Amino acid sequence: MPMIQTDRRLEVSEAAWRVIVREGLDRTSMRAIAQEMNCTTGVVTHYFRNKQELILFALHQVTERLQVLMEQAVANSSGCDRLVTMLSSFLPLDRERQEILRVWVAFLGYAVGREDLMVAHQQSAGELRQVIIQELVTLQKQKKIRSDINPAIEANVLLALVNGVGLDALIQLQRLSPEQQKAVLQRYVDGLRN
Amino acid sequence: MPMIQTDRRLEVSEAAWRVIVREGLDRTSMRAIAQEMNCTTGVVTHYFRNKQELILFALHQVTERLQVLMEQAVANSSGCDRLVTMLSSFLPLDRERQEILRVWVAFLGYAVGREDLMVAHQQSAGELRQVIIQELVTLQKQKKIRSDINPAIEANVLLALVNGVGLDALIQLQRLSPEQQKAVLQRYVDGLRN
DNA sequence: TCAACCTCATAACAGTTGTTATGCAGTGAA
DNA sequence: TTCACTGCATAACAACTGTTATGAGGTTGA
Repeated sequence: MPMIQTDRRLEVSEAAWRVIVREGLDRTSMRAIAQEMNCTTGVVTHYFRNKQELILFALHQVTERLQVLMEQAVANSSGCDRLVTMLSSFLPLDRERQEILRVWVAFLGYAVGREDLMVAHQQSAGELRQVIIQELVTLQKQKKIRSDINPAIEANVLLALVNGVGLDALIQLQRLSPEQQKAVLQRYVDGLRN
Repeated sequence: MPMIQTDRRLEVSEAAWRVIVREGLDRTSMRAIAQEMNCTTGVVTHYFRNKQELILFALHQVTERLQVLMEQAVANSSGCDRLVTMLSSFLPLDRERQEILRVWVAFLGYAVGREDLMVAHQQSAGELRQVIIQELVTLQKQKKIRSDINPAIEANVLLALVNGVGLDALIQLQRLSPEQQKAVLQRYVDGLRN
C-alpha cells in the first residue's frame, strides 16, 4: 500500500468531473480522464486501484463541495436566512453549483441498477440531511420556526424542494430563473416561520 | 423502409426497461436486451436502426406512461383533488411508478454530457409541464386557486416538488413514506387554494 | 409454383473498455 | 554508490461494445 498524495488524487478526480460534464459518465473512461490531464492511464491506475474506487472518490467530492458551500453559508448569516442560504447551496445558481448538480445527476443515473453505488448515494444524502435536521432543531429551539414542524421530516421536504428546483433548471427549457428559484425556496421557508 | 409492428417495438422497449432497472443503463447492451427477450440481437437490430433510436423510443415511453397515468387521474376526479391526483403520477407510490422513476433518472443521468438526449428530455418535460399549466389555468378560471398564481411558473414549482419528493424516495434511506409524500403534495396544493 | 417480403439467427467487423505487467527515470536514505 | 521506492509511460490482454452483412425459414399474394 503506497503512500498517496491526496492532491494528485484530487487532480484526477477533477479531471474526471470535467469529462463527465462534457462527455457523460459512461464515456468517462480511464483513457479519457488521463487525456484530460495531459498524461497517460498510468497516472490514473497509479492513484486508484480501479475505476470503482475512482468513481466513489469523485462522488464523494460532490458531498465534500456541497458541505463546504453549506459551511460558508453557516458562517455568514443566522436564523431562517441561514437555512435559506444553506439550502441555496443545492441550487444551480452559479457555474460551480451547476457543475456539482450535473455530476450529481450523472452519478445518480449511473447508480440505477447498481446497489452499491446507490448505497453510497444514500449515505452522502443522509449526511447532508443530518446537517439540515440539525439546523431545523436549532431554529425550533430559538422559536424561529413553528413548533409543530418535525425536523426529520421537514429536512426531507426541504431537500426534495431544492433538488427538484435544481432538476427543473436541467430539464425544463422554460425553466425557473435563478431569482425565481431563490424566491421559491424563500417563500417555502417563510411558511415555516413562527 | 419496412413496415414495423409497434407491438414488437414495445416488447423490445419493455425488455430494455427491465434491463435498465436491474443492471443500469450503461450495461444495457443490445445483447443484454436480446437475452432479456430470450432471442438474439437480430430482433433488436431489426426493429431499431441503431441504439440511439432504441434509447429515444424507450425514453419516449416514459412520457407516454406518465401521460396515461395523468389521464386516468383527470377522468376520476375534479377540482384541486384532480391536480393532486395528476401530480401523484410522478410519485413512486407503487411498483409501476417506481419503475418509471428509476428509468427516468437513469436516462437523465445518461443525458448529462449528451446535448441531443438532454433536449429530448426537455421536450418531454415540456409536454408534461403544459398539461399542468392547462390544469392550473382551468382551476384559476373556476376560482379554485388564488388569482395571484402564475400558472406557467407554478407548474415548474409543482413539478419540481413531486420530482424532488420522488428523488427523496430514491436517495434517502430515511425517506418519506408514501403517505408522507402524498401529504407533502396535498399540503402544498392546499396552499394554492382560494 | 414462384417470387417478394417479414422475421430473425448467426457471425464477423473494428473499436473501446478496465485491468495488469513491465520498465524506466527520478529521489531520498543508508 | 547502492538500494528501495514513488511517479508515470507503454504495451498487451481478454472482454465487450454497436454495427453490418448474410442467409435461412415462414408467410403472403399473384
